[in-house]
Amino acid sequence: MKKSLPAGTPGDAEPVGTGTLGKAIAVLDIIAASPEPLRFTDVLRLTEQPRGTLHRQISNLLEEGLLAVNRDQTYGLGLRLLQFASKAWDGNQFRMIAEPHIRKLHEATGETVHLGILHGIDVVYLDKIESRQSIRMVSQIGNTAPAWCTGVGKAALSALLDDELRARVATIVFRQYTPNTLGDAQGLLDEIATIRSEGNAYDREEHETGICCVAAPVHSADRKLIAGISVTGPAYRITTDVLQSWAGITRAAASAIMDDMNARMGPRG
Amino acid sequence: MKKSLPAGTPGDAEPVGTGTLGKAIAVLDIIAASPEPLRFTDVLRLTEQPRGTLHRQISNLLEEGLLAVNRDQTYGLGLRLLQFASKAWDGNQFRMIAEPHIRKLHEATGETVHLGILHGIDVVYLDKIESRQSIRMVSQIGNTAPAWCTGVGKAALSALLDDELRARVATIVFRQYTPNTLGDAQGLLDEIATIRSEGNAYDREEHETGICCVAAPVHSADRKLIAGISVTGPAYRITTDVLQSWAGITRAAASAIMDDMNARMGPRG
DNA sequence: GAAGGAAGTTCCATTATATGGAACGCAGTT
DNA sequence: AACTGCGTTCCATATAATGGAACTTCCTTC
Repeated sequence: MKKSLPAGTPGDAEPVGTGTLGKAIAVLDIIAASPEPLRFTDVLRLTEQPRGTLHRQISNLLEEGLLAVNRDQTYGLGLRLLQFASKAWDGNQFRMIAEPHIRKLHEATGETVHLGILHGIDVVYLDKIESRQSIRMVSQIGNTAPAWCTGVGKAALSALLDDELRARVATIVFRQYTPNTLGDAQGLLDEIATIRSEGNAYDREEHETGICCVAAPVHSADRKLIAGISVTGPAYRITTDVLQSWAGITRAAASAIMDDMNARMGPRG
Repeated sequence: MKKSLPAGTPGDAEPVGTGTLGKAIAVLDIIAASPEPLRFTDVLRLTEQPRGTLHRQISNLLEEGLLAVNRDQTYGLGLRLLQFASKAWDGNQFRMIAEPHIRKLHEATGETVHLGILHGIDVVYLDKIESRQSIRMVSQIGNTAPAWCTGVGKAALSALLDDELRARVATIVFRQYTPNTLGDAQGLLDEIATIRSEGNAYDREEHETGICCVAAPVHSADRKLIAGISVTGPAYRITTDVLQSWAGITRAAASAIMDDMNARMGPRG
């Protein structure tokens, strides 16, 4: 039993940012989360911190380029974040290992393929391959979606050990995105049982109407990294049968990724 | 020993990260800058901080998801950075205003169009439109390049007021990327004078052999935002004549962006 | 298989840093 | 002119970061 640094496994909700850094990031979060630009006072209301404190925090964030001033009084996320993200993506070993496999999967199906990592109860999209590349790439990669109503997310959840799974599912606040969205924890757990036995997860227009997909779980040997891949298409064109016909190659691609991980990242990985 | 400097006074170079946040970001920077994964001790050597201190800093960064552990002992940038970047891009007002214009420019020329912002003496690419979208998008957006040997960068520099320009140019460490790369400050200042009078900057294989472009400066009315746009193509196909034939529409697109900024961001912008 | 060393982790008194209440400056409003 | 809302600055105090040293593993060497 070696104690280690708190791994990036956020299953428990942090009270708010702990420590100076945490508080700073909390401010970033608030600004990131807002659909429209916030002025100083808006942020102040949302943080409930003393004015002086917030002002200095924002000052620091500005100095570091993590935050930027749009016009006088409104804040947006800074360029520095783009730079970091660019490098984060470039240097991501997992993504690099997975890429050839999801590319092959795309070539086999002709449809959009996603690679997503489980982060708490959300899925963060790490890569995406589609034919008609219509620019929106950046806004898609790094995007977050609820794990329990997406194919990649449900596949990933199914790779968790039971204790961990239950703990995380318990924190989900269910919400109806479409008529097909799963409504409660039991429904989700049942479906995950099915996914475990079949090896594939499906999204049947549960997150977005008209969009469905077939997915398969990917995880490292030690299950510190939990992810999933999926083949997505429009429901009018991709019938359930077609989706099921891709289940095998999707699982195969997932397996191939895991094999590569074990080979290239060391047996412990 | 360490004296805290009056914060909020732009112009003085930071010794290294100031304040807790700055130090944390400095660690992120070190990890981001490294071409290959670093272990704890590697970072320790690069920061020259006490082990205990660094350990806690990394600890905090991990907790916030800004850093991730690849395998035992090696660190990489965390997923959270991708999430933030995704939102930074989505919410960037400037990018949104510029997008339709650079898209039109792309349609008119059929070549790759870039939008970049000047950040110190670097250009950060904020958008890119190309026909044959070959996936690498994320790694391009957020990318940084030296301003003095790229079209967008030189165009942007030309929009600086003289004092500011000279100050920034003085900090450049010139380096030969290709046989055509400008070699010193005077050469750069001379070229910028030309750019100012003509309204266009050119990159004649100065950063990468075989790649050339024509660019034009973009800036807000108060010059707090300095940027540039460019049309780029392979030298074997895009001759100097062709490039020059695009100078006009490139300038026009830049103007249109500036007009839009003034209209949509308020006259003060 | 014991000794030595290197890498990572924890502890805690000291010190530097962040905090936040209050006061100030500056708009636009009444 | 007085008022109100917003952003900024100041500074004594509280808090969190610091860093030296001790402590674990784990790996290498003899």
